[in-house]
Amino acid sequence: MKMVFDVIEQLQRSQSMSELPEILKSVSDIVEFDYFLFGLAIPNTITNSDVLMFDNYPSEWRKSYDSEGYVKRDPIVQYSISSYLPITWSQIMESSDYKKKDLEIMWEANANGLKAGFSVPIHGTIGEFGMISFASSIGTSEQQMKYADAIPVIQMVIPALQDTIRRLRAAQEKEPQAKLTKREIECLTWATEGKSSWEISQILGCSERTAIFHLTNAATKLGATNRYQAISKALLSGVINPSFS
Amino acid sequence: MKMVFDVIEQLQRSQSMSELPEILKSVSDIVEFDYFLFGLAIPNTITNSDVLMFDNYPSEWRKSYDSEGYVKRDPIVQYSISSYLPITWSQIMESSDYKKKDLEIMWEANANGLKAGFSVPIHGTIGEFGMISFASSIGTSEQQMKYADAIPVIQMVIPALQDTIRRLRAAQEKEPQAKLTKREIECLTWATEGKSSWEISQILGCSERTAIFHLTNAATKLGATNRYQAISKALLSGVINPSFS
DNA sequence: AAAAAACCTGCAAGGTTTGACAGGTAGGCA
DNA sequence: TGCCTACCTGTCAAACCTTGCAGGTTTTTT
Repeated sequence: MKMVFDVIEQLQRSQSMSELPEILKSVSDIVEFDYFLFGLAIPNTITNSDVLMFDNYPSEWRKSYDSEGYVKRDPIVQYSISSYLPITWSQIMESSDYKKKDLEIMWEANANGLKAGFSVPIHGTIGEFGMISFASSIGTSEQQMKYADAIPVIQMVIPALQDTIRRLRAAQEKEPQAKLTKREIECLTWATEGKSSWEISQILGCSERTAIFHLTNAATKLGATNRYQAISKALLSGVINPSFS
Repeated sequence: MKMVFDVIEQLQRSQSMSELPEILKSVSDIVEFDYFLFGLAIPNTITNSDVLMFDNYPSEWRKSYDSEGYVKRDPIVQYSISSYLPITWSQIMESSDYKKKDLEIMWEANANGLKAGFSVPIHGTIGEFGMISFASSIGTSEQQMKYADAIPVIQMVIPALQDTIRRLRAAQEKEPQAKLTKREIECLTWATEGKSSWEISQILGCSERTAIFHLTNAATKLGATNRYQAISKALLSGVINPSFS
């Protein structure tokens, strides 16, 4: 456990994303797996996510994975989208939740030297999601056993990773994030609930023109072309957020 | 660590949410803190979240907390919304990120018997968020030290908790979740990007009427009153999701 | 093979949003 | 006092969405 805290400290001191592969390598050393892959999708809009990916997988496998567009079918990705618990690759391969054709990706990975492996889903603020995987070039049951010891380590590292990425991204951001006024947020919130401009005006006690005014300003600030995009951008950027209410 | 796996197994075997308080109590026993509070907000829409809360806090404190609406100002909640790392309450109280008036909530908690405490943010799929806190009735430095040992345990338990809640909620659901067709999802995705019906028709290679048709069906299935609400419901329910793309 | 989904299209009336023009009030701050 | 920001309101035409109507084809499931 001691080593884990060292890794976390390293993460917190890091100044650039370029340090992450090395740090992740040391994590894989701690848990005694040869290979790691960390992938995180941070949505800007629904069709456009910033994707961070750090790995030391065999490069031929990564190449064919990317060129075949496996990420859209990869059972591990499908699992991670809606799950929270770590999972071993053998569990996934034995599952009937995935299409046979998609499971072939797992076999192909195996053939490319990624034998015993496991993955941990990652969920962050507002749709941010990804996973971290570790694999070994040997598939002995001895190696499989290392899974149980690895999980606590990984679960500790993940939040530190997420925090580091959040910090580094915030630092390199040019436009510090559109800041909406209280009124704009109110209007946007009700628009999100499907209220028309007139209905919003009644809720807020102002004229319909004023509601439209605020909504237009909000859309402009968010760089949206219309109210629909303003809503999705506001939701995905966390400008408006659901909470205890 | 052994005990943690017992707790996780208990969670996975649980049949009802009513078992959670007891399980959480045993977690607080493991980490040697007297009090626990687990809170999770699962958004249905932006203004309406299902809130799960399990705790064994002093009931007078919970009562005044609720009646004063502290949840909207609580620094711990504010911290958890946008953070990933566990934090001790003393760290929060020393921080200048929060309004003085809001920090008074922390002092009030202290006065109500919640001395040494810490919280861990929780983030789930699409806007789901919450935190888990542990506190002790004694505030000695000895108690404070237990924080470091507690974190690995809690970080292990959180995913199991989230998975359990997902499972139990899915089981008790009447309407199994609107299932949209491929075309409906495509139309909705582009609508989310601010495309008009006509633009969507060009992208999909169909008539404008058809795009409108799919979007209307999607809105109906999602129980939305118009396209705006359809978009936010689709986003918050995960019917359309950003991913590696 | 029949039934059920999913997919596709057209028209028209009526309500909503967008964008461009033009203007006013209240509060904080240098 | 002048400047800035947030807040507020109006009109009008064009573009867009919603909701009726009515009908057809293709694909999947039973």
